[in-house]
Amino acid sequence: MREILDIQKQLLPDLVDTMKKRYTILHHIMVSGLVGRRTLAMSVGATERVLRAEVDFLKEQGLIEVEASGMRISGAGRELLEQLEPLVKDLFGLTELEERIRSHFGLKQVIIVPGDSDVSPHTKKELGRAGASVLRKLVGEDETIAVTGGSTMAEVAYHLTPATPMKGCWFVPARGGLGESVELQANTIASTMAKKAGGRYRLLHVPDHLGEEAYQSLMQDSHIAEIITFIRGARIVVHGIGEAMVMARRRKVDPETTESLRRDGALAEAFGYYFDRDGNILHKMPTIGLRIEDIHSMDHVIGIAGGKSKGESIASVLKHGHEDVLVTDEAAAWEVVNRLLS
Amino acid sequence: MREILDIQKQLLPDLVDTMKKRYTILHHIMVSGLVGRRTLAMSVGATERVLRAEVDFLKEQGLIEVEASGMRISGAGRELLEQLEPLVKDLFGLTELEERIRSHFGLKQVIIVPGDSDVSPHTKKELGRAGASVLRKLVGEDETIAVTGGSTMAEVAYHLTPATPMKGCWFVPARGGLGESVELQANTIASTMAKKAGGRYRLLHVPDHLGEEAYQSLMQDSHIAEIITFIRGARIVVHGIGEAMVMARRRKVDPETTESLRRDGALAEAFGYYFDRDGNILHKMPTIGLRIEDIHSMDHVIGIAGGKSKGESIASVLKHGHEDVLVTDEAAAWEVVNRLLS
DNA sequence: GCTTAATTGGACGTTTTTTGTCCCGGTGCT
DNA sequence: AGCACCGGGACAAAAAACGTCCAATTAAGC
Repeated sequence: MREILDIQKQLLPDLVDTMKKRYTILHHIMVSGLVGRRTLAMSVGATERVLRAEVDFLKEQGLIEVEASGMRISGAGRELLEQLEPLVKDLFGLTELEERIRSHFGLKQVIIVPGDSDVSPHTKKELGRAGASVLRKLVGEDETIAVTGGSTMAEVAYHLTPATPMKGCWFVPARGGLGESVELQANTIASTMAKKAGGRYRLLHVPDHLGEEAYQSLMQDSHIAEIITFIRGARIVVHGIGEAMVMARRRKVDPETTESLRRDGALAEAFGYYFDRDGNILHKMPTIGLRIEDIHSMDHVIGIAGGKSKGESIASVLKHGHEDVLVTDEAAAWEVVNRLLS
Repeated sequence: MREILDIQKQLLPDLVDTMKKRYTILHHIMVSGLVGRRTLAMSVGATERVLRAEVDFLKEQGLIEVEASGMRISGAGRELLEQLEPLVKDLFGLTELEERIRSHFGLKQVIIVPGDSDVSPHTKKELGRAGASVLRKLVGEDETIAVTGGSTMAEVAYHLTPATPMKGCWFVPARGGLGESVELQANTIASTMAKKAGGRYRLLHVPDHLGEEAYQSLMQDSHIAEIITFIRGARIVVHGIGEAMVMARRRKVDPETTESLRRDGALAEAFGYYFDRDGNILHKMPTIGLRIEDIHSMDHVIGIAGGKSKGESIASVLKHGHEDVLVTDEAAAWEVVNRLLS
C-alpha cells in the first residue's frame, strides 16, 4: 500500500495534500452531523469560497447531502470514510510525525520517508531521493553548496538530476579529508553531485592525521586559503549524521580521544564535530573547512540520516539547534520522538 | 491495490487520468531516447503548451533530464516506470477495455468497474454507484428519466444522492408492470430514485397478463394515456439487461412463447424486449410504456448490467445498436470482447 | 565547415479557472 | 414571530493555464 502511495506521489505530488484536505472536510461533516458552510470553513481553517468549491465537489461525488438547512454526510460518504481510515492513518501518521519533530526543534521542514534504512536498502534509496528533491527545491542560482561524506550522502548524490538553477552552482566539500573510503569521501560526493546536477565543483585535498604545525603551514598556502574562503561562503550545507562511536572507529580516532568521547557520552557526529546527548560539542576533528560558526550562520542546513540506530544521534544534532531541514526515515523519526517523551 | 485506487478515485476523480497522461509522456520519452517537445506533443496528442507544462513538471520531479538538444529519461524516471508498470497495467487494462467496447459499438461512454457481480455483492454495489454517478453527470434540469426494474437498477437507486439539477426531475417507469417482485419493479425503483435524488415521480400501474381488449380500454383512459405521453417525453432512459431465458422464467412467460424464444435463440432482455444474438427483436412483452422507437430517439440510453453470466446478453443488446452509455463490470466486459473475437 | 532542421526556454496577450465578497430567499429553532 | 444560520447566485479581481510566437543553441547531414 505504502509503495503505491510513494509511486503516486512522484506523479502527483499534491495527491496527499488534496486527499488529506478532502478527508478532513468529510470527516468534519460526519462528526458535525448537520453543519453549515461558514461554520465548517472556520473549523477546518479554510476560506468560505474554497471550502465551497470542495463542498460542491463532495456533493458532486455523492459523498454528502446538502439541504437548505445544512449539509450532512451521505451513506456513500460514511462508507468511504470507513475505507479511508487505514490509508489516512498511514498518511497522517508520517505527516503528523514530521510536524511534531519540526515544531519541537524549530526546524523549517522535516521530511520522513517510510521504512528503516538499517534493514532496507530501498529505504536508504528513498532517503537519497528525498534529499535530492529537497536540495533541488532549495537551491538558488549560482549558489555554493557544501556537502559531507557518508553512504547516505552518496545516495543523495546518486539521485540528483540536472535542474536549471543548479547549472551555475558550485559543489564543495564541507571539511577536508575525514578518513573515509574514497567513494564516501566528501570530495567524491561533491564531484558526483556536480556531475549529476550539471554544476561545477571545487575540491579540498587535505591529508589526514597531520600534526598541528603541518596544518598551520597548509593554511598559509594561498591556494588552500582561497578555497577555504570559498567554502565558507556557502549558504547551503547538506550533511549526514553518524553515531559518534561508530564514526570514531571508522575514522581511526586515536584511543585516548575515543575514550574521552565515550566518557563524555558522545552520541552523534556531523561535519567532523562530535555531540553529546544535549547537543553540546565535545570534540572537533583535526581538519579544515567549515567551522561551527559558519554552519550556524548558514541559510539552509540540511541534515540527512536514517535508520533506527541513528535515531538518538539525529536527536542530539537537532538539539544542537542549528539545523533547518531534516530528512530522515520513519524508524529514526520514531526514535527521535520517543526520546522527546522520555 | 485496486481497492486503494477505487477509494482514491472518489476523492480525486481525475487521479487516474493524470497518472495515465504523465505515465504516457514519460513512457514515450523513454522509448524515444532523446526527443523534442513538439515531436513528443504530436505523438502523445497534446498541444505544445500543455505538454510543456507536463515536461516542466517531470523535470521538477527529476524524472527526466532536459538538455538543449532534447529530453531524455533519468535514472529515477526509469526506475519509476518500472515500479509503475503493474499499476498501469491494471489501470490501462480497464480503460483499454472500455475504449475497445466503446468504439466497437459506437457508444458515447463505457464504464467498467473491477470485479464480477455474479460472485461479489460488492461489485454489484460498485456497479450501482457507477450508474448513479453517470446519471448524475448526464441529467439536465427538469428532465424526465425513465427507468426499468431489476436488482441492478435497485442498486443504482440506492446509490443516488440529491443533486441540484435533479431537484426538478421526474422519475418514471419505462414500461408498465413486468411481473417482478415489488421491490424490483420499475415503479418501485422510480419512486426510490426520486426520493433519493430529491426529485418527483409518477407511476404507471398496469396489471400483468391482461388480454388485448383490456389493454385497449386501458389506453382509452385519459389518465393512463396522459402519463404514457409523459413517459414518452423522457430524454433519458436507464435500464438493466437480463438473460432472456432467466427473465422469461422469472416473469412467468407462457410456455409457448418461452419455447418460441428458445427456438429463435433469444439471448437478452431489456425494457421488455427480447433480443437474439445479432440484436434483433424477437418478442415484446405485452405491456405499455416506452416503445422501441421511443428508445431509439432518446438522448441518453444508459444500460447497466454486470456479471460474467450476462456478458453475452449485454453484447446482444449493444448489437441492437441504440445504446449510448454502458455501465458494466470487468467480468461481463471480458465476455463481451471475447465474443467480438470469436 | 556550413547548412538545416530540430531543440529548449523566454515572452506575451488571451482565455479559463479560482478566489474573495457580497447578498438574497429560505429553513429551523426558540 | 423573530432570529440566526443555511445554501446558492452573482460578480469583479486575481491567478493560473494556454496558444502562439521568437531567439539562442545544438546535433546531424551533406
